Amino acid sequence: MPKRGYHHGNLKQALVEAALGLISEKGPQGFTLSEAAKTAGVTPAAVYRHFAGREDLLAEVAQQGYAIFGDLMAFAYDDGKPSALKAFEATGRAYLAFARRHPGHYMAMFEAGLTLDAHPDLALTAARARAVLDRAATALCDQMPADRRPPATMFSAHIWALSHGVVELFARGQPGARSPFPPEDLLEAGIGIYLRGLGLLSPDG
Amino acid sequence: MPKRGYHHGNLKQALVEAALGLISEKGPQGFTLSEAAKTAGVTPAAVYRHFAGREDLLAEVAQQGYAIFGDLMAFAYDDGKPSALKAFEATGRAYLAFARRHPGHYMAMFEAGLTLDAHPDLALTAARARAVLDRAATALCDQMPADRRPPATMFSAHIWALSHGVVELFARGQPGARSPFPPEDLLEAGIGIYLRGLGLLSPDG
DNA sequence: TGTACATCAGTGAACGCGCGTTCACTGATGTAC
DNA sequence: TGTACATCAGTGAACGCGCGTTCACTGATGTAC
Repeated sequence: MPKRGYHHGNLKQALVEAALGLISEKGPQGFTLSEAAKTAGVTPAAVYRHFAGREDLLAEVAQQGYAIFGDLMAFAYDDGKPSALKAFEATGRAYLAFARRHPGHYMAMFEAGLTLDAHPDLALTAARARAVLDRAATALCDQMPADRRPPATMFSAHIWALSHGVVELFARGQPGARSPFPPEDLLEAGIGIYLRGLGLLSPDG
Repeated sequence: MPKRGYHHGNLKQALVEAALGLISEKGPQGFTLSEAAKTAGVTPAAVYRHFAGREDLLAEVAQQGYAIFGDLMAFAYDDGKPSALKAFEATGRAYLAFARRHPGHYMAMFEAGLTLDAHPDLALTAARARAVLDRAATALCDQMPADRRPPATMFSAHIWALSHGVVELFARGQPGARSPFPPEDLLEAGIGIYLRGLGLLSPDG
């Protein structure tokens, strides 16, 4: 336990974590600066020692999310080992795992409506995370005959969109809109069919 | 122009349309009952003559959205003409067209966090719209050899997730996160690759 | 056609609330000597 | 080691605001006779 008292010790990170909890409970729009402060055991005004305001705190949450996300994807990709294909499939699974384990981060990143233009640091971290996906897609593209190879960025955009769609529509606790399949299976099957369509998996695979 | 005066004439629909505009401008969370009332030229209290409250108005917007959505999809599907495959692809395009042309409806339906359980009428209309997609998927599945046929609901879930992902990630005016491809092309190419993976398109198609 | 009346859609004022943000302040902490 | 002092993280009160919702009301509309 960090030292306590008049000075908090690590209020900045405590606020980020309070925000994470609130966002995952009530969504990025339901999160309020005042409640995050209260959760961290501090006056709302104290927040302004560490952040420019509500949106700045939200952007910090998103940025930390992109950092974790990028690391997770890079770890899953593992420099293309044991094969470009296996490594690619691993990143797909990592995407969903991230959304599941870090719902607050995920919502701040994709559902808070933050404009990347207004937060250069955030934009940088986000770009770095996306680069991992692009690298994985490029490595796979290189294995395809040049004449029927889609652009790698389109490739990764498809996988990203499919993953994001599965998360938003089927991996949330939305009562009344339950998925007939576990999201993990749904995504894995979808990626499998897609890769088969690109000739990267045998028709029987 | 409908008659004006002390009695509005068609306030209920006017409020829905005001809400639509506000939602597409500021998102489903930025929409307020008071502003919708003001936009419709009416006191906030007047809203309660037609809706139980803020959420009820939002649910009405979503329900009208699902109704339009269902009709649009059914029209695009056109009872499977000229072929199950062509009709299926048409519904994919219709999905994106709906999101583009009816952003307020789309956001109310998918981004407002309404629980279908709490709004039975909404749940019914939503189910009817989804049934169109399921029907299109089932018709396509019937053309596949039984031993490698995925469940039709998984099939439609994949297409729905891909479409939704493309809309959310690439078809919004999110500055700084622009798509390298037109969303329509991205979705059409993605669906093409997916159908090829199912053996429903020739490898050269 | 004219009058009396019931209906009910919208008014306008008021409410309590929580929000983000500001400000002068206080007092714990860490450093210089 | 002890003292004086600068720093600055957090306090607490206050602000103006717009929100959703309520209430008694008013007066335009439509119907019965």
